Amino acid sequence: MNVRLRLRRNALSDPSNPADPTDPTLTSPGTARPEAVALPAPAATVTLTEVAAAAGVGESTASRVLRNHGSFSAATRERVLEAAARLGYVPNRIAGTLASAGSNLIGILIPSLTNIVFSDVLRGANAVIDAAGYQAVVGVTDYDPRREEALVTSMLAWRPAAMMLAGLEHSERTRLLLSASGARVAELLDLDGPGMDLVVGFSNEGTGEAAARHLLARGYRRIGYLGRDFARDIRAGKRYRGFVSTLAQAGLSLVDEEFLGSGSSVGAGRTGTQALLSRSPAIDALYFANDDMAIGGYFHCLASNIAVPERLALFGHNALDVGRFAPRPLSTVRTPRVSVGETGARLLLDGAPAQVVDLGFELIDGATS
Amino acid sequence: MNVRLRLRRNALSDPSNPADPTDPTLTSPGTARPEAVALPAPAATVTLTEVAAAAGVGESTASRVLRNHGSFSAATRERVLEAAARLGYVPNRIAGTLASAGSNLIGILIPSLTNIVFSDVLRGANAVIDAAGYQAVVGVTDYDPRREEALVTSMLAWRPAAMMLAGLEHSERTRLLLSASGARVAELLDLDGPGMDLVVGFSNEGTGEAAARHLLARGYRRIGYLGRDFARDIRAGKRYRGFVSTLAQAGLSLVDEEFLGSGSSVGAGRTGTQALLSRSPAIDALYFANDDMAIGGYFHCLASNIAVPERLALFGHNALDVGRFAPRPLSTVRTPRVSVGETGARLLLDGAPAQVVDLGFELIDGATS
DNA sequence: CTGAAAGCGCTAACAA
DNA sequence: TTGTTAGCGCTTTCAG
Repeated sequence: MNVRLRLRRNALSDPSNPADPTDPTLTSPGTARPEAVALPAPAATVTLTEVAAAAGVGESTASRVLRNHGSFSAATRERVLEAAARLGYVPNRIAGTLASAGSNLIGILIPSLTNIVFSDVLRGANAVIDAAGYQAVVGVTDYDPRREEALVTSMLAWRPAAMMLAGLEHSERTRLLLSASGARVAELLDLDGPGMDLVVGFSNEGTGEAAARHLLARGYRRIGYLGRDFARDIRAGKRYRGFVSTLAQAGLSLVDEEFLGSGSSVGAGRTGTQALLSRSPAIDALYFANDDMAIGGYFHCLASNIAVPERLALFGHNALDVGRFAPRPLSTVRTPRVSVGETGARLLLDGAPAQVVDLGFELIDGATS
Repeated sequence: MNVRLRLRRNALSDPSNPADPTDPTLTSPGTARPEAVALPAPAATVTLTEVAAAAGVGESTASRVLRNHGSFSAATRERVLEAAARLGYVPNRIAGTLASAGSNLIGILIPSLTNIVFSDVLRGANAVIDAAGYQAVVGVTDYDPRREEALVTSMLAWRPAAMMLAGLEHSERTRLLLSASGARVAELLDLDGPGMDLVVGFSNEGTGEAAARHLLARGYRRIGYLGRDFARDIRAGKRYRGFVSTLAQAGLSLVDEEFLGSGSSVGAGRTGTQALLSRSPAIDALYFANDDMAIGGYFHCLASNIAVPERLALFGHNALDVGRFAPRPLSTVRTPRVSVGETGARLLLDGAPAQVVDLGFELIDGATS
């Protein structure tokens, strides 16, 4: 069954999808606009001047009432509020911001929306930002420093109150733009390196070390790694480094490793595990770049009747729900993703001094190791 | 192991986290700002006037060059561009927008960031929006119409070029604000009801009907349902309606059903399946509100040695990767989430006439039914 | 091809 | 407590 692109040309002429006939937007189809930066001029909007006139007061008085700032009599207040409501006044923050300096916009740049890590961070940050009356402007960099730079440029054009970025690695120009803008900056999710201003996260190297220590303590000695290209995910590379260096301290090195390209993480985990196992059957434990891949590996084991962890131990990263509720809870590391977003946003809004905040992590001793 | 809240007070005094000593933002700690709407005034920024002066041309000429609009000599162009680069000029879009009317902001309101459905839509929309030189301002409504209304209000204050909302259900005032604003509106992910302007999605009732037809065709007759509160997820309710009405047409009704509260979807799926099965052991197939829950149910079956689909068939919704790569691929419905975001954004930017676009869905005949 | 001048809608002194 | 007056930084006529 495949019901694709059944496109009804106009809602108005389609009785099966009754549209509200009183809605003016439906009656004005608009024309094609190939050039992007020229959308319809908004319908004539009510301005503060009109509200003031309708209320019979001066502009500044109306402004004061509407912002509840400064002084005015109860009577004026009443009249202004009534007029604003009656006219359907929606303040123009663009004008407001220009006049007063300082927007309520906060720029957030994340590498990806596919990866739950970043949507969690975004969720945490947005909750705080929103509660404080600010608004999040989000950009997705696709793990590309040049896209990050471009997004920083265009966001800075909106004079955001602050900026939040993922990680500590940025182009020189990005750093320059940011520091020249005077906006506060929070760098999230990584502690392993120098930051610009606020740094909130946990040590990725640390999580790798912890994972290695855990597997070593459990007696595993023939360990493999399954991950992705580190150029794309720098923090996974830091975890790998921590993991490998801890193995080295125990006089060990990875038995085998596999780096897969793009595509589904779960799928990559499944096929990668199969590949590793057939290439290096002696492997007794696998460290994955993240839980998605680890779950894929777990699925391979289930499908191929490989005993976990007796024959093969699995260790992930992130503590996703799907691993937590698997028949055998996945051994992994819980990272404080939502708190990272929340804390970063809060410190920014509180005007906290430049500092590094380590939110730590927690090793989850599941049933797959 | 639990490494929590190790908070280093100041990056500058912490040798273990070497900060860039040349970065000025690090040397000015800033002071506490309890009142949110008063972040630091941005550092003195270069204005167009200064660029023009430095280049020895008039403001309007500089403006024309910088926007590459209107006419100017190659020589002037050179001088202006050089001056802008030298001074590190970052155009102020707030002023630009105020002067010219029409921002490049597009407001996107989604119910949740936890649910991959909405991050997929956001991802699709953002890709198009971004490529066209616009910027996404996102808000999360938490499935609450009043929060949606509040967010619409504050977004409209930024005079967005367009707005994108999830679903067709909105408060009367939300509708009013939107249509009064003159901004184009796209409602996403649902077709089952009247829309305001652009409507892009698929029929949720249709997916429910398809799921029911599929299970009936497979011979299942004792069917149960596992989901969440419909007040929260209206579209899940529509799927349920489609499902149940199709069963009714076959003279059947649900054997049992369970509605779980909040918390992990996978976890809810697992415990809910267990509950349903012990309460109504005769159930031979389970329809889930989404794949996360279905995977939870599948995990329960794996853990309890319940043969899938021989003893119990499972049917989900959304076609997530995790179901696709499970030992037995999950039977589900693939929804065009990313396309919904992309298409909505593109139609908005193209100034397409008000219409309903049905992107359809695809039933995935997996191995769990 | 270029510059002067008039706002965009609002806020912020400053008087009254 | 209220109104008047300058701008915020930019775009946009409209002359030159």
